[in-house]
Amino acid sequence: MTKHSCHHSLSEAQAREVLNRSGLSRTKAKMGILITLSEASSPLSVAEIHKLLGGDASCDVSTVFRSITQFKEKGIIRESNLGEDFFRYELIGQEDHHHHHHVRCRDCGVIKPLPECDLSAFEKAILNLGFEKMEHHLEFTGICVKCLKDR
Amino acid sequence: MTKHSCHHSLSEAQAREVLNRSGLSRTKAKMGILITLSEASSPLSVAEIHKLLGGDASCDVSTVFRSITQFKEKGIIRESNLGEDFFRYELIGQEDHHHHHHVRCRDCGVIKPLPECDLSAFEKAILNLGFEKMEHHLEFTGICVKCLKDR
DNA sequence: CTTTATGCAAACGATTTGCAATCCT
DNA sequence: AGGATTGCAAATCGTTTGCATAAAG
Repeated sequence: MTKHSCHHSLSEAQAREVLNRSGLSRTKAKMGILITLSEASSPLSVAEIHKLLGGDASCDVSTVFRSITQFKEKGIIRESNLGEDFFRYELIGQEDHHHHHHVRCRDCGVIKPLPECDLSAFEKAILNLGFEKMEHHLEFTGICVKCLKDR
Repeated sequence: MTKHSCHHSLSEAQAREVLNRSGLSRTKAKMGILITLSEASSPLSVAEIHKLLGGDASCDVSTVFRSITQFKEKGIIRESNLGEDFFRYELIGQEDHHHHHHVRCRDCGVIKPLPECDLSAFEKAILNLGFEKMEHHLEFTGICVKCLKDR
């Protein structure tokens, strides 16, 4: 029983439910973005989301940005920086409320999820510095097996 | 004996030496940037470096970018992303060849260095995924004591 | 009907690049 | 001299914003 990245594509009804629960308006764009994110196997950039939004749900990039902003505020998605000059976003499923991070291949760009993190040592050190409401971003890059062969 | 952030301002001679050792040309801009970085107590953005370069060493922003690119290639500086939409750079002193990371206040922007990291668990997990030549970026943000009071 | 969202285009900030002039070795 | 470096301006790229129109509740 593989426990890998168990992302569940959202149905229309589920997407609607997510929006209701967060008090967000149900628009084609938001529905489309949520579903697109739910179907992705790794975090997507705004540009990618925009490109993936087909037909009815297609909208302007600015709308994607605005929607993403709202999703972030509501805690529906998680933002991560994988050493690129833009951010990537992924849905936060109800079962994985825990932080997690990624490895990204610096050659081909594949992105793999990593297991939950334990950074208690750091967090303790930071509390000692007097900081609160901590957040962290931990991202790895490397060269994946496939790209290692091509060298 | 405090062992905190012991950054040593580089003298002209030392800066020149750094450039020689890396096979980089000794120009006013590069000298200035190196010295500016050596005098900073936390990582600087390109814009900040540019602003700090006074008088003789002042140059175009594009030159700062080009120099930074070379410094990165030579491993003279370390790049980090602290949740901002640009990168920050700091000199890698000969005594601190080890990785380290930062906490940044999301309100006022203060940046504090953190002690060296032990991420062996993650690194092991990543090796199991078949990745090599790993690099990682771990950055924290929080609200510092000072800003916590202002709320 | 009143609020919120959207498209479009313009504005922005960070970074890159082409090219002719200039500095370095 | 001859290649590397710079300034300057234009070009990109990601992201944001103003505004008039359209959709949501």
